[in-house]
This record gives sequence, structure tokens and C-alpha cells, in this order.
Amino acid sequence: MAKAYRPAEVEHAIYQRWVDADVFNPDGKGSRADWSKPPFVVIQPPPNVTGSLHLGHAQRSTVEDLMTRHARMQGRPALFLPGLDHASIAAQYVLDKLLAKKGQTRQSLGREKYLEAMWEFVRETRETILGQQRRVGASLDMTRLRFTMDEVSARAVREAFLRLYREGLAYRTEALIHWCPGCRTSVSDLEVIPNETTGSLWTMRYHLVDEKTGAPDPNAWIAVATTRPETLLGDTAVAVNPEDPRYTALVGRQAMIPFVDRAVPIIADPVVDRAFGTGAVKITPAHDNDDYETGKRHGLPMITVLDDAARINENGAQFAGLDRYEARRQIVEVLQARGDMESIKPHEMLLGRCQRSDDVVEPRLKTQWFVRVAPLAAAALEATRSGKTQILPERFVKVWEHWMTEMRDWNVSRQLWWGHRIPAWYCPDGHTSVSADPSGPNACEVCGRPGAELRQDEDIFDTWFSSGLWPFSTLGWPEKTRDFERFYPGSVMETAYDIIFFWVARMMMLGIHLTGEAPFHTVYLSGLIRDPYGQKMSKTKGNTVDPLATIEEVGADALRFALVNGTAPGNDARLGAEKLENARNFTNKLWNVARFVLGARPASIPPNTWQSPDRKHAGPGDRWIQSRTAATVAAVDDAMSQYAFGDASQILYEAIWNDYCDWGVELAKVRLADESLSAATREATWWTLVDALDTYLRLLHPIMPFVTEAIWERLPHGAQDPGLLVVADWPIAAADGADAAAEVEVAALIDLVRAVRNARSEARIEPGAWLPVDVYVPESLGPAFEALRPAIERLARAKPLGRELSPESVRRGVAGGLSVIVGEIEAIVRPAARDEAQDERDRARLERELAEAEGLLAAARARLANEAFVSKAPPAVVDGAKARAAELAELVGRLAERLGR
RNA sequence: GGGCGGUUAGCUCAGUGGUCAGAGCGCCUCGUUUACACCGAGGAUGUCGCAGGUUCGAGUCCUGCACCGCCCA
Repeated sequence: MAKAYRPAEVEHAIYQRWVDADVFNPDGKGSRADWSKPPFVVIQPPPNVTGSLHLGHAQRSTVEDLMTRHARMQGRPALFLPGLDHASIAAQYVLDKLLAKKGQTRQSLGREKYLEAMWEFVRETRETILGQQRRVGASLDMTRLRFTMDEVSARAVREAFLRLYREGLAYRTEALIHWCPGCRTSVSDLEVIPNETTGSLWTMRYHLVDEKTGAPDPNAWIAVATTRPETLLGDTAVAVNPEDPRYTALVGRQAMIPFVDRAVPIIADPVVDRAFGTGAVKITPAHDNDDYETGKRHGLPMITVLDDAARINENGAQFAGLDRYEARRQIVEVLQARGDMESIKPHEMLLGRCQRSDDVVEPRLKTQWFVRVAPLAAAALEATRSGKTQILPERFVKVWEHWMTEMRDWNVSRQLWWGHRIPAWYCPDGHTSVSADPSGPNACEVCGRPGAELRQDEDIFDTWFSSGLWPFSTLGWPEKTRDFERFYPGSVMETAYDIIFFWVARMMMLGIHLTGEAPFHTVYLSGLIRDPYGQKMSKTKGNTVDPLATIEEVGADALRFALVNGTAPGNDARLGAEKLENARNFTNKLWNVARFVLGARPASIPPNTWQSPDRKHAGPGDRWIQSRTAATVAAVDDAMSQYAFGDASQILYEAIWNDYCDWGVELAKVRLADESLSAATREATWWTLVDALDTYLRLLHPIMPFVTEAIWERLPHGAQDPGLLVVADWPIAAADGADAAAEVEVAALIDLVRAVRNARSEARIEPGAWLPVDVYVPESLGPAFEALRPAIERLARAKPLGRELSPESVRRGVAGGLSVIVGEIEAIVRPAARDEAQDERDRARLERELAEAEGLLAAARARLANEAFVSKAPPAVVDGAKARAAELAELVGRLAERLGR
């Protein structure tokens, strides 16, 4: 084995071995799935087909993968299903830019050619992110790879829409939607990013209409405040609050809209905020969300004044054809010239911009397809309330519920080309037919006109529509395929909390409605990965960490460990060089301890044989390792079952580094080298090391698959083990695994070694020097002390290590030595030469220890002196406190005696 | 404006009402004893944001406040 672990040299080959063994497919030839156990299924949220792996992907893949690997090792049929998302708007955005370089546009190519170009483009890009997922070690079943634009998915989309349409849950209507003039499509609420902006608040005068002449009164007006003056062209009312005395007299009168010369009513509506601007607002129902509602309530006309490119349309009088901002400029100019602009003030406001193009999004009226959300959301809500689906961490339940009760009907039409075309056909008489047949209906459902005369809807579905079907379309729904029967509903949906509603809401709603079952029992929300300063990583900030470069540098395991360790579900985590370095060091530590263990095989054991440790010949150190390992199995198991992956990684880190490497192996080392011991004894010690290492590798495999596999293949194995760790059995915590006696004994002796080292260090004694030490250990620790004597000698640099029969006999030799008191053990360390300064330091150390013990004793006694504590606290706690106080009193007595008090 | 989270060692973060509060990194001292210098030994470092309350007992539960962050309107 190499002296240092070199991940770059082994990872690729190991991944290939897994693939060749066909272990990621639960039906694969290498699968050891026990079909009597419940399957574990993670359908991966599909990344954008044109994208590449960023740290968020790496983090999610790691968590999804570690859950899958854990379940797979437990023998459950484990399916981690990969996929790619066509990401309509994002993909078009990327392709359009590429085309622009060639001087082409979507329109110049035409729909058919454009889609051909897109298919060609994604055929190239799709391999990128798939390959990158493999680098992270994701145990994806590539035989079940799905793309949201493949035929299986397309069929599911058509079928789902047809069902929703027939049930009245999908409908077509003209309604206000978000329109991105840059992308020339409607976008969802979530794709509109509100930005804090300093805009202007324009206060304009609308002249009142003279009731007799019908002409605007030059001397009477109502002043309205707006942030978008150009929309006045579409105004159909002015509204005031009914409680506002300033305007009571004006309600019912009419105001004249400039330029378009339209007389509109002044209406009263309680939604008007009296404190905003002048307390009177213009109402533009076709271009503002609030005004749209107001308009509907009051039966106002809705006049559209913007076209698809956000230019003023034919309803805009002399401004027709102008861009919205040019129109605004001119309108303001004219009103100012006329003296109808009362004021212009800077105004802090939220401005919605398109997530993709950054254009200011315009609310607009459009005829679109919508999905009725209320009944679907109610069912989704029921699933989380009844516990059929749990959301982790729990604090997000409130957010979820708020969302599911407030969600508006879902606009699913997009005026894009790349995506699933809406399977709705219209006949010349305006009738609608919906069909799941890709070639369309044979005839109009209403009037029977032949299919040839029908025209298909030009729009495609919102990408989230196909995403919502993903948990089951990937398994073949609507066909009752074998996979669907076996793997639906899935187990865990893992995603970052910032897109909980994009994915989860739609999957839950459509899943429950279309299949009758919630698509997963657990929603696990991950936190976001931030840079070392807590900033969100972004390409524009330039603070991104490239997962692939990181893997090149420290290995996939270190990246995975760093992404998991120290994290809690739903909590953001920072990732920087330090964390990665620490993780890499851990990988190397593991590699090296394995290197030692494998190299320390006693000559009496032939290579490539296996046996379990012989308990009869196990010493206290061996039993301690066994006991610690059993405790670790239980703790990791517990953490995994609670989705506490950060805890699991921390438990393993500490167990491997602190227990196994620092003490277990150090104790065993001495024993293995001790020629005076029987071969059976040394063999038992070695097998104990191997067995514990084997267990740790299994426990660590889901988090760090590569290095654990690389080491495991070098370990001796019994016939019950498969050839690869990836499908080896997850350790089971043995009921009799704990060895309380060994834990107590070895812990006491470890404390002794520590205390001796500490005393030496404080006395500034050269660490390498061997010094005589005399020790008293109580009878109960005698056998363990003798068994571990050579190890204690070596670890404490104590030679000769004398054993005294009573504490008194130790104390008699105090003069000229360093006093060590730890628990019931007392010891004297004898430096070769002593001077006064050393004596002083030793005394100071004992004084400090005494003061500390006295403080603790005082606290313990005060606690016991409290009548309420003794009578009300549980007896076990009181007994513990009493024992503690007695122990401390004893310690204080002995320290005082040493100090000659 | 509403909701959620955070505030614990110099930094980043763990911490199921019950022994003086832990880890990693960093810092200081020392050390290459053949697994590992991507290492080992030892050390220093905390009014657990503030103020009340509940409790025999609060970093942990409740209330209020302050500051930081996120989400929604």
C-alpha cells in the first residue's frame, strides 16, 4: 500500500468495478437485494441537461447516495434513479446565446429546425453532468436513466393533462400572468425575483369630468400616485378608500385619463391604502396584480396596452409602438409640460425581475392553461398532516402549510418551443379537444369536425409540469409496469430547502391525485452550501468551489465527508479549504491505519485466511476495542435512522481517530510485538483490529465509498462476505457487544497514561526519556494493569514500572517524584534529576488539581444539601450526585495529603 | 407587515432538562519512538446575545428585547 492515500489513482477504477459488478441496479447480477425487505427508492431530482455539476449538486448527490448505499448494505432493494431535466427556459436561454453567435435566432430557424438544434445540443451536453455524478461516487442505476423529454415522460405528461382536463382540473382562460418580455413567455411566480429598487413615485393629476359637459374640468382633478406612469394608458378607474373623508365627495364621479381621453369612474374600495401617495390610486386591471382583483370586483374593463415585447400597443394612442420605458419618459414629459405632474419622488420598491433574463416582468392578460390547485393542494396537505409524508426538518412544515393553503392556480402554458407541447387542439369554431394521442384527436370533441381542421396549441408546458410527474413517470406510469408496482411510492425526496415548492409541492399534488398515493414518505430538506464567509456561492461573485477540481485535489471521499460533516438537516453550511483539508487528512489517517494493521499480521496467520477474533484469548485492550466498536455501530445506526448524517460522520470520525487509532491500535501494537505472548493471544489481538476496521469501513462506506472500498478489498474476508464492500452487510449492533468491565478498566489505565504524560510535560521533562514510575492500582484493576503493563510502559515512557500494593506505599516514596493521582490510581514519576524549579511546578500542578477538585466538591455538596433536590430529583440522579461527591472527597483528601496538608 | 432560523472558544460549528460546556481549524510548548508531519504528546482560551419566568436543577423549556440571516406579502 502507498504511504499516502492517492484518491485520483484509485477512484475511477473502483467506480468501474461497481459498474462491472452491476450492483447499482437492484435487479443487477451483483445485487444482493433481499426482496422480502422494503425497497428503498430515491428518484433523483433531475439536473438541467445543459448544466454542469456545482457544489449544490454534489452535496445533494452525496446525501441521496449515502442513504441509498446504507439501505443497499442493509439488503434492501435500493434504487437511486438518475435523470435529466430539459429545463425549457434555461436550455433555450443557453441555446439562443449560442445561436446568436452564429447570427441566428430562434425565429430565423423556425420551430422545427430549432428543436433539431436543441436535440443535437443536449445530446452533447447530457454526458457532462452524468459523468460528473459518477465522479462524486453516486451509485445511480444508469440502466433506468430518464430524460424529461423522452417518450416515457412525454406519454405521462399527455395522460396526466388529459385526466386533469376531463376532471375539470385543467382549464383554459384569459387571466393575468407574469410576462417576461425578454424571454417572450409567461413565467411562474417563483421565477420572478423581487429586487429592492429605488424607483420613482409619480403623482399625476387626472382631471375630473364635468358632469354637465362631459369634458375634463381644467380646475378640478384627483391626484393619483403611481410607480409606472405608462400604464395609465390602460387605466379603467381611480380608486379611493371608502373611509377616506378627503375623497368621499368624489366617489361616483368620473376622471379623464390623459392621452386616451377615457372617462373612468372614481370608485371606493377598502384595499386602497390611505397612507400611500395621495390616497387615490389608478386602476389598471390588465397590468397589475392588485388592480386585476379590484377590476374583477368592480366589473371594470381590462385594457391591454403592452405587446409581447413590452411595447405600447394600438390602445396606447400616440405612444403606440414605443418601448414601455420610452413611453414612460414621453408621458412624464408631456404631463410635466401640461402642469399635470404634481410631484416626482424617489421611492423604495420591490421590482420583479425574470430569474433568467433579468428583464422587468410585466403582469399581463393572456389566454393560458391553468391547473386548479385548491383540491390538489388540500390532498397534499392531508398527506403531511396525517403523517403519510413527513417533512424534515420539522420546522419547514409551517412554511409548507402556508404555501399549500395560499397557492394560486397554476399557469402551465409557456410560450416556448423546447418542452412538451400542450396536447390541446382547437377547431375553427373555437372548441377545445384534448388528447393523449400524440397525433391528436380524430375529430373535434364538440362539433365533430375532422382532426385535420384542428390546430394544436402553440404553447408548451411549464417544466415543472413534467417534474411533478417525475416520481412515477420515471417508473413507467401510466403503464402498470413492474418497476412502478415495486418502487412506487418512493422513499425519500431530497432537495435544497430553497426550492421546496418547485419540486415537492408539484410532485405531491400530482402524485397523490394521479396515483392515489403520496410519492414519498419523507421529504428531506438540505441546507445550502455557502462559502467560508457565509455568502451564497454564485458564478457572478466568483466564490464558487468547483466540485470536480476539488475531487482532483482531495478526492471524492474527502469532498463528501466535508459536505456532510458538521451539518444538520435544513441548516446552511460553509465549505472552505480548511474543512476539505481536514476531511482529506481523515481519509489519509484511515488509509494509514489500515496500512499498519495489514502490515502487522502475525507470522502465524497465513495470508488470505479469515477468522473472527477468539474471545478466549482477547486481552482487555482487545475487549475494549470490541466494546467501543459495538457502541459505535449502535450510535451510527441511530444517527442514520434519524437522517442525522452529520452526526453519523462525526461519531465515526471520533471513533476511528480517537478510540481506534490513538488507543486501540497503540495498545495492540505493543501486544503484537510481545514475543512473550502466545501465538493465539497475538492472533486474537490482530483479528480484533481487523474485525473492528472491517466494521468501521462498513459504517463509513455510505459517506466515503471509495477509500473504504479500496481498503476493504485488501482485508481478509470470510466466505459470507461478497467481493465488494458496496454490497457487504451493514453491521448489526450486537446485543452483547458492550463490555462494561473492559471499558472501565481500560479507560482508567488510559487516564493513568494521560496523567503521567501531563505531569511529565508540565515538569518540562524530555518526552523521550524513560523514567521509573511506581503505581498503585486498586485490586479490581490489577489483572488489566498487568495485561496492559507493556503498553502502559511504552505509552507513558515508564520504565521500570513498579507496582505498589497500597496508596500509602506510593506516598512513602513521594520525595523527589512527580505525584499523579487519577481516580483511584496513584503514581509517582521519578525524574533522573530534580531541581527546585521542577518541584515548584509539580507542586503548582497539584495545587491546581486540588483547587479544582475542591470547587467541584463544594458544588456537589451544595447540591446535595438542597432538600428540594434530594426529595424531588429522580433517585438515580441523587445517587449519582452522592457517589460523585464521595469520589471528589476522596480525591481531595489524597491530593491534600500529597501536598502535606 | 407576517413567518422561520441563528446568536456557544480567535474562526467554523456540534450540543435528547441532570456530573465544572464539546469538536475541527487556528494559537503556544515539545517531539520524526518503523501506520500516518495529510502525524504524535501536552497546553491556553467560554458572563452559552440581553432581561425576566417555569423547574429541585436551564446552553437546553416559556415570555419579552436586541442584533444577524432567510422566506413570504
